[in-house]
Amino acid sequence: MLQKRLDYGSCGHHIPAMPHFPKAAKGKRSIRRKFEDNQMCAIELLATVAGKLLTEGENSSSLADITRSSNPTVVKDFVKQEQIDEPTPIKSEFLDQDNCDESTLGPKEADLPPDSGFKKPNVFDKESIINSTRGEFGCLPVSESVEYKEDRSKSPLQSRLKSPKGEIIENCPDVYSLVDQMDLDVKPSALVSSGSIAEAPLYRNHFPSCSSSPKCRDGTKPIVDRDDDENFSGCARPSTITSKVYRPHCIGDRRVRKLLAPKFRHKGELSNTETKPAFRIKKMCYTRQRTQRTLFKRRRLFDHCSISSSGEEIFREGISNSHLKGNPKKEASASHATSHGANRASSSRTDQKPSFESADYHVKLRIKSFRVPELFIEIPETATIGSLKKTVMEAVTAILSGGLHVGVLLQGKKVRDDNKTLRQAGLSDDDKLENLGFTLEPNSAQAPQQLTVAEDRHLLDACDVTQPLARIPPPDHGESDNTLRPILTSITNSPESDLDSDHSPTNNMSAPDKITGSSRAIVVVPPMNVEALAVVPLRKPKRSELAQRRIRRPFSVAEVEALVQAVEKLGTGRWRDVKLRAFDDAKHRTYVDLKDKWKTLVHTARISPQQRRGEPVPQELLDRVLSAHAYWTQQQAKLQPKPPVPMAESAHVDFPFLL
DNA sequence: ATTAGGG
DNA sequence: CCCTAAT
Repeated sequence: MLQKRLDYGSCGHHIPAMPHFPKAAKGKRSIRRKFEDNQMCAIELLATVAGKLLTEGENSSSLADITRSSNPTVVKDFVKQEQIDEPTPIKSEFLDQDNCDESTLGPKEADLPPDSGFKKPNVFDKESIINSTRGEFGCLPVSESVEYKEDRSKSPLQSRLKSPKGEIIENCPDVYSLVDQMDLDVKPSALVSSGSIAEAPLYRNHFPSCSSSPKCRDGTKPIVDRDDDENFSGCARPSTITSKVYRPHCIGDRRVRKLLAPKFRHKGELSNTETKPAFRIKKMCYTRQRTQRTLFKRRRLFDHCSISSSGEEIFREGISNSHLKGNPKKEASASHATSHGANRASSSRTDQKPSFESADYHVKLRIKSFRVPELFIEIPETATIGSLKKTVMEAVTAILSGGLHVGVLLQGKKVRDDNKTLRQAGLSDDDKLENLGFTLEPNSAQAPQQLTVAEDRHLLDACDVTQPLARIPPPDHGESDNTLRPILTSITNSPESDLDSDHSPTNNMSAPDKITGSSRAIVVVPPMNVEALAVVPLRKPKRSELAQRRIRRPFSVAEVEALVQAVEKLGTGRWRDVKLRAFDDAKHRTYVDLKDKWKTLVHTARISPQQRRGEPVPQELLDRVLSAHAYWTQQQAKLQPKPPVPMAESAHVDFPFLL
């Protein structure tokens, strides 16, 4: 706790002007002795590095390189050794313990030259821990402050930190090991071809800015500057040296985060996870399998992301989620369509009733969107949005390029039997269709990069599906006659089972063109602009892209009658109930529709007959509409205001229909 | 998922 | 009918 406070404080500017590095950890040394051999190696390397650093001065890149090249193995070994020598129970709490650093780090530090910025490793470990615990990304300085205090020696705080016994110390090794793991984990990220992220996971992370920003790359930019960036203006930098030290902290943080990150990851929610090529890196972005309802929402998420640089919390939240998720742009207009499980791309549904026995009854499906399989993306906080986009794009491309499967989900469950007919699968049932979903699944085995960019683009577009017509032929499935393909095509042609024969014009246009020779081509979309390529487009999609407008289905007099009757009984605030009561069997009438219809009925009743259009509604019904409307409006009014209208008055109201 | 309203 | 904000 103290440390945390310190950290915060430091962020706030408490950092002491004069940092002392060295001696902090003396106490621990005794423990460490055992390892000296190993340590020495490590230390030597460290010393070397330190020396280099000093020599090289500010150039951060050099540091990075050095670290990368020489230390890794040594460090790891060291860690291992430590573990072996001091096997101890791992405390889950280690994260909270600041002490760890000292114990582990202490010895090293002692050996090292005071100012070499070496302490860092230790420090950063600690820090990382702390930060991770806290979930603070931004505040590097914090950790520093802590250190200073310790170093400064002798602050009360210090004593506390050190006071801890073996436990803490023991924990340290664990931390290291974790770090190593992290590193290992990170490597997979290599899958992502992007130069910045994949390559040197571990060390890279240390200098995120380098990877992400060109400036750093050339080394022009002094470390200090970077620190500033990372630290924010608020954090005070004691000295140049100090600034150097910061770096490590950063690193530490990152690592820790990496370690922690997995906890928050969703496991196995989707098929994706199984096959998943997971990409993890720094700040985490992970995709959640949730279907975004609208673009706007997606956009919102995206914003979060950008903002989120600071915390675990965020990533946990899935800030990043939005990135990947963003794909499915097209949302169904139907309110119910989107709600299904995470995985499925989107549900498709049919408005018409299957009830018809017409010889060729076809199941009509509409795929509103496909979502890209879950991805894990890690990227430095300092990365630009542009690089984020690029990274995500690469990740997506990597997956897509491996080839895709289309999965069919029914009621959230995968339907594996490709030979089943729709009827057998229960897909001829309207209700079931509501729960039908498709997924795009990566072929994990495949080598990435098969597809050209253009192809990928198509895939992405498919996700976005701007065109109403988009149809997705199932690639892998050897479908039998009845299967999806026919169905999909049939969508356009099939006769309306329901009342309306009219298809929206858009529907008719759909199709065929899109399905080109390659089974893989999902959707043909007009050439995309650069923006479109971004996984998460910021632009507002045009309406056409969102969804098809439902076909117009004027209410018949009978329907109006039923509606009026129901409203008379239930009132105007219970459209769900009205729907259930009077339109339960009318799939195309949602409670929102009923509510809207009531609204228009009231309006219609109030205007002159000459102004009315469409099939005339009997005046009798319109009268009932007015009276019911008046009645229920009043009822509502009574309930609303606390002391609004005296009961006496309300009592006078008539209840024509109720009586 | 519903409800309530504006478009 | 659509789209949203609030529940």
